[in-house]
Amino acid sequence: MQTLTIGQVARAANIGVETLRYYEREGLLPPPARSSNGYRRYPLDSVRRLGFIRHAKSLGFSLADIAELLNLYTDPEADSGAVKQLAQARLADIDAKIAALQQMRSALAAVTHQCSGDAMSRSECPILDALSGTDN
Amino acid sequence: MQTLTIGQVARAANIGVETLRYYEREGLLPPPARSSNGYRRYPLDSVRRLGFIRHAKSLGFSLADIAELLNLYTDPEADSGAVKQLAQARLADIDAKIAALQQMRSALAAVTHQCSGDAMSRSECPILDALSGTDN
DNA sequence: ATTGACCCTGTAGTAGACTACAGGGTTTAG
DNA sequence: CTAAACCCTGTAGTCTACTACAGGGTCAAT
Repeated sequence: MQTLTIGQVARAANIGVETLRYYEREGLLPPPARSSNGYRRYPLDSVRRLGFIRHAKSLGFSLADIAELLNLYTDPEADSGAVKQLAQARLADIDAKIAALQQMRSALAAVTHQCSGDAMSRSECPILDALSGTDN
Repeated sequence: MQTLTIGQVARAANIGVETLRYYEREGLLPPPARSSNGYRRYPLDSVRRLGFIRHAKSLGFSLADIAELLNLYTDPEADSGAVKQLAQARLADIDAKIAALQQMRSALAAVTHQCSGDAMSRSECPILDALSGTDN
């Protein structure tokens, strides 16, 4: 089975070598096999896993959240019921984020059109209105 | 004009007093007027502004991003053209975030349905597929 | 055989976003 | 009039997520 060194994975996933070792310590990457000289030998799909991590991070998930999400799908020990519950909680989080972003989006779009070049009335600020709603 | 003390604002916005002073140092809140004893006197709409900050933070925006967003609407010095450009860049960011969240959402939903209680094939993992796509 | 580009472990430093004192003044209820 | 509950400034500590050494071994090419 073909494997990659840490440097090859780092380049492929556009992530630093030190960050990879950090992710391993933090449980986001399973400890890879080692070759006789002690070098880490990563399976090819590590790059895909790192792609997921990078995307999820950019969406505001913490590394702890991401570890949990990844474990939903890779941990064969996980109880299906609990997995399903967790997945559904995450779904709700994601829906809330999408809704908030859409509110923000339409507020920004509105202002982009309103501020056509002349000073608009700052007192009626759509972005504050759009997102200062009741608690989340 | 009615004003609020820092403690009243903190309670209303569900944010710590120390955090409010921190936000002021970081430029997210304009320095409020002071009463004769040196206490900060916040205008009523500070609570709304803080609501916006809290929401934007939960969507993965950094404090620097949020300060910039707020200045789009409250800085009368801002050049309209630059404002519009910045707003449009932010719009694009937001659209990208929404799209990524929607991919993640459908992947999670798919798995929630697939994992109906029996062990599924881990090798065909929809969530990794959904989000390990090409770079952002 | 040695140089340069890798790899290893372990520890320390950084940036962002708080959070917690220390040390001191003010207001208000009893 | 004094104790609790506020407010002030300033500095230091915490947590997350890296990022950067130090000190040393490995490998491929010249």
